[in-house]
Parts: sequence; C-alpha cells; structure tokens
Amino acid sequence: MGMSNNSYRPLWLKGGLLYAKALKESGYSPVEVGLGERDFYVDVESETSITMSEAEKLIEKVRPEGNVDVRVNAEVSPSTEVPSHFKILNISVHHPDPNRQLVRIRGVAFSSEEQLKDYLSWLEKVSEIDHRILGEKLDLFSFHEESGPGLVLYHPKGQIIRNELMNFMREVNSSMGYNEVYTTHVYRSELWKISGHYDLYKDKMLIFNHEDDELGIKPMNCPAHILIYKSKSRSYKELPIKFSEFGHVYRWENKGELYGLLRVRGFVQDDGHVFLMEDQLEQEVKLLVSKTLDVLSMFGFSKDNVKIYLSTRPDESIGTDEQWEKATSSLENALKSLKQPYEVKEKDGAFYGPKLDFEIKDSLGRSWQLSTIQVDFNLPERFKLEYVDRDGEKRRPVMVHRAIFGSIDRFLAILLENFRGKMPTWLSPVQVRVIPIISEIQDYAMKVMQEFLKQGIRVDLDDSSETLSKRIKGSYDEGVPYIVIVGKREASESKVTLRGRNNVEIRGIPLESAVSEIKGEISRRDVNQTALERLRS
RNA sequence: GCCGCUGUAGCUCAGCCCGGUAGAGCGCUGGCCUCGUAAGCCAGUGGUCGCGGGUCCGAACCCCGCCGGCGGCUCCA
Repeated sequence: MGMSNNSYRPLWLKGGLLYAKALKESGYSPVEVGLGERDFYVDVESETSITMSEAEKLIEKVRPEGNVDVRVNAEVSPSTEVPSHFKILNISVHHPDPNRQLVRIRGVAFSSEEQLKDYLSWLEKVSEIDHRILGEKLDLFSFHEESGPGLVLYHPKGQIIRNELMNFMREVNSSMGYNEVYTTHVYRSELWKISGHYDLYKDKMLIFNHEDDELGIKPMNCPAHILIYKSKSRSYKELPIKFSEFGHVYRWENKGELYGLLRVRGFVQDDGHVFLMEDQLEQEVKLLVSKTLDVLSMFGFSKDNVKIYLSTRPDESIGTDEQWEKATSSLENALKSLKQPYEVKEKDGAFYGPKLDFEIKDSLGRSWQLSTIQVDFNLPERFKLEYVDRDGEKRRPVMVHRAIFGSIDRFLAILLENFRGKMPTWLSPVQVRVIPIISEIQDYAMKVMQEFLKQGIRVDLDDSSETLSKRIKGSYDEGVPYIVIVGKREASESKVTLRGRNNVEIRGIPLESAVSEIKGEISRRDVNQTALERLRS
C-alpha cells in the first residue's frame, strides 16, 4: 500500500454515507459525513456518547443501497463501487456550540477483506513513525508529569540533532547578513504593554509578580530585538539591520492543544528580525524566499513539495493603504521575479502586515506550515523606531519577522516522521558504529574508531559479547546510518566492511576511503547515503 | 479550556466484566557460546497496579475526586 490514501477516498466517502444511513435507520441522527486524512467520519447528534461496540454492531446493518440526508464535507465524490468491509477506528465527541453535542465516529471502508487488512497494518506502521514513539525509542527527548505538560526535556542524542539544526541555521543566517543576539527570557510587563502582547496575548503568557514588579516570560522575541535596535540611533546607511536568535519562548497553550513536539508550551524559534526601509523590502524578501527554498530542499522538500501562501490585508488592520499596497506588492514581486508559484489567501494577513507562509508536504503526504515571512508596520510604530535618513530627517523603519524552521522542536518532529527515524547522516546522533566480529580484533576496531573520530565523525564501538546479527539489528533499530564491520580479513588488509541502510553492504573498502567518503557526505549535509553510493560505483 | 477514552515492571501489553494483595515478551544483570551479516542459549533482576479518598473482612479489579496520556473541538510555531 502506498503512502497516499487518495485512491481510497471516494470509497471511504461512500462507506461513510452508507454507514450514516445505517445509523439513521437505527434511530441515530447523523448530520454530517466527511473525510479525514486517513478515514471517513460521521457526526451524529446525540446527548450521550456512543460506545465502540455499539458503533461496530451497526456495521452489520449497512446496506449497499439508498441515500441519507446529511451534510457532506469532502473534496471528492463518493465512488459508485460499494464497500463491503468496514472498520470503526475511533469515537470522539465535540461541541460546535455549548448546547449541541456531536459524536464523531471515524472509520474506513474497503471492498475486500484483504484491502482492509493491508490498510490496518499500514496504519499500525504509520503509528510507529509517530515522532512521540520514535523520540522515546531513539532516546531523544521525554516529557514528565513532574515537569509539566508541554515542556520537553532533550536527552543527549536529541540535543545533538538540535545543535546540528541550529549550526546549520547559523550558517544560513550569517550568509544572509544576520547578526546573532541573545536576549533574556523574562521582562517587565511594561515591555509587553508597549508591544501590545499584554492586551492581546495575556492569557497565553506567563505573568508573575515579584517584589514590586510584574514580569512576563517572553512569548516572542521581537520586542527584545527592538530594544537592541533602539539602543542607539540608526542611520539609513546601516539598514537593513538583521538580528537572529534561537529564542526560547513560552506560550501557555491550552492543555488539549498540546501534541508531542508539534505543540509544546516552551520551544525555540529560529527567529530573525529585519529593520529596513520600505523600498528595501522587495530585495530582502527575495533573498529570504530563495534561501528558505534552498534550506527546505536540503531536507528533501523539493519545490514541488513546498507551497507558498501570500496573505493580504484583513478588514481589521493598522497602517495606511499606501503602506499595505507597497508591502504586499513587494512580497508579490519577489515571488514573481523568482518565478515562484504561490497562492493568495485574501484578507488572511496579520493585522499589522501581509505575510508569506511556506507549507511543506512530507513523505506521508501530510502538510505542515513551517517558514514564515511577515511584514510589520505595527511594532515600529508602537516602539517609535527611527532611523536618520539621507536628508537628516528621522523616518520610521519597517520590520520583517521571519523564521525558516519555524520552531526547532517542531521541525525536529517533522523530520523524524518524514525520515521515519532514519535521519540523514549529518543529523544522526551516532553516525558510525564499529562492530568487531570477535574480540581479538579489538585493537584494529579501536584504530578504526580513532580514524573516524579524528575527522570529527560521531562514532562508537559495539564490542559487547552479542552475536554479530544482534549487534547489526540493534544498530539498525537505533537508526545508525553506517555500520563498520571488522574481522580478521579486514584487520589484516587495513580495510573495512561497510553496511548502510536498507541492507546494503560493501566489503573490502580501504579504511581511508570509508572515512573520507562518509566525512564528505556529512559535510555536504546530504540527505541520502551518498558515501555508500560513491563507494559502490 | 470543553467532551470522550485511557493509565499495570524501563518499554509493549495480559489480568479488571464475575474483588481473595500480580503475569508474559523485550530490556537490564550474570553465565555459556569466539561467533562473518536484521532478535543464539540458560539463569537472574525488576511493579505502593498514576495519586488521593470511599465501599468491603479483603480492591489492580467496584464508586468518587485529582493528575498525566490519547482522540476530537477550538487554536497555533
């Protein structure tokens, strides 16, 4: 079964409709049938919940004919084929308004038992690549009841991946002229009152009183960067001024909204702010868009898998018509000059300015919004930002907020799922594992390890007294990209046997070639195992 | 935050319906095997059954509250 379920959607919808009809005939009140990513759903108006066994029993009452009067929420038409094999996956309850309760029954429908079985085992496989499961299995991070929901602790291996991601982003940022800053986590409420977060965002902020001050933990980094901008007078010659920061922010999301690393209460953004003149906007955005696309492609998200949305002025907004017009066309022109297709989301911009959002499609066909480029007229106004122009007059700069990963935490989760835990070598916590076949090879194994270490490659040694098979399996399970096997043969010839992913193995590689090819793969930050490919040819 | 479901060893789970104070596999520790390619064999270790209260002679099991997790709603990086 492929990773895309699109071909089943018409059949599921048909199944959902037939199931809704069976519900109706059994005295329930189905009101809507729709499609989820991996299933159909039927919303039933009901004051009580419906149990799994009740829902399953109704499957027997499904008849291949007839219609039912419900709202349909799907982008496809139901198939003319009639499914015969159903499975109820999940039942949940929600309230569209306080006086109404809808029970949502999720299920799938297929025309053969085999299809259904295949699909269920696929679903099971998919659940194994859930980043929450992988994170635990690979010993990357954990959550604890004692620390609090939505607050993650990274283990040594998780932190290696985060550091790699941040180092990479440091290079990207500096190539665009950003200067990295560090700003504290706690600020007087005064700052949040000026920025407007206090009024707009207060319920999501952590605010506390201490001594005579009221203080708040930052939910965003921009006000801090603004203070740095304001620390001295700025000339038009300096603009654009660009600050970047791996800013650790806290947003007290509602408990029900938390979801592994994809939705946490404390996370790190690869944040950046640009202070510039309006006529520098287009140029800057162009740079950002092309860099962003470059970065995403480094992780295998090619142009075809990236969608850009341009959000325009909403009804409620600040700033002049002229400013909006200018900013929006700057964004648009940047995209056009890069020949980059995009979609417009009318009136979906922030109240303070238009924005571009980047959405990627992962290898499971799911979409994630990652990068964002937002123009802001509001904060420069609120903080009365200025620069001295050529004519000596003080003028107000425009600000751009931008993040490419978005959140390091979230990006890590998406990568984990996208690569099913088998991260590219440069991101792998252990890049090479040396396995000596028998203990007499110990000395050579140590020498091999040293050679990798000298090149800064993360290598370890598994000389435990387990069988070769077991140690190889263990390495695969941990997602180690390269296994170097050494036995008597290799030791006598200064060679190694190299094992990559997918059971690919090459014997008799000179040690130096293995080291240098793997080093090359890592420093190029290749997504695929190019060292293996090169050594094989 | 709201609604539903759920919580047993480090992990995955059985036992709960029909109350008599816990069991498997993996892991971990030790031993055997000195081994050439995705789980070798044997033994041992491991749990205030999420927390608190109630019912009962007796609670993992029944009831209530709280906390965490999951699935939705809403929201978002």
